[in-house]
Amino acid sequence: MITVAKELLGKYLVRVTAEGNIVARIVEVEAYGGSDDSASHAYKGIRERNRVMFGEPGHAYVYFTYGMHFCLNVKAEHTGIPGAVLIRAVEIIDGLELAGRNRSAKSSIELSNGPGKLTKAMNITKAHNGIDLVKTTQLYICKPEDSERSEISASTRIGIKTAKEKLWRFCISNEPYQKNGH
DNA sequence: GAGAAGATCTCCT
DNA sequence: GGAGATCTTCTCA
Repeated sequence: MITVAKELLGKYLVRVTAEGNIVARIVEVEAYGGSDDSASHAYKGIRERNRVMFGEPGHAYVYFTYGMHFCLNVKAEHTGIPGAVLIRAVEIIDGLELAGRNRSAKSSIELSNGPGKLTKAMNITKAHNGIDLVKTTQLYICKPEDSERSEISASTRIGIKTAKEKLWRFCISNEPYQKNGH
């Protein structure tokens, strides 16, 4: 799963809507495990909400939190094994104007440098929970053509109170997107 | 059935 | 820098 999280960095997340396409490069992710990770939704076992985390790899796990925010995860373990990668920040490559219409932000960076921000900018909702990010044409992940390996830095995860010792947050170095970055 | 907490964001001071 | 917003889900009685 850690490997998958690192591989997701630099990949393109493509959102296809009736109004146009939004292409974004993934620049920051966090890995969440299962029963061995007390910060994970899957820690206490399978629930109606988190059942995607136990499902097939490559599927989207979208959950609603704080009464107003959606967070986008990618299932990253084999079927039956809990484990997902939270997409924390993306860099909008294409469709900036469209994303800006969904969210008011001062800059392209502020448009998508947080889990709740990027889902709003890309119009990702609970309706996308459980979709296949490989086969679905509405929302999918693809490799960039120039897939040169970027410098990846690891750090502790943000916004959680337990399992802080795990360095499971990964971001591309030299990216200005890191909110609390070092 | 009721209460509390939460992988966050934005506004106000 | 700090606190409020807002609603889904889980836990406990």
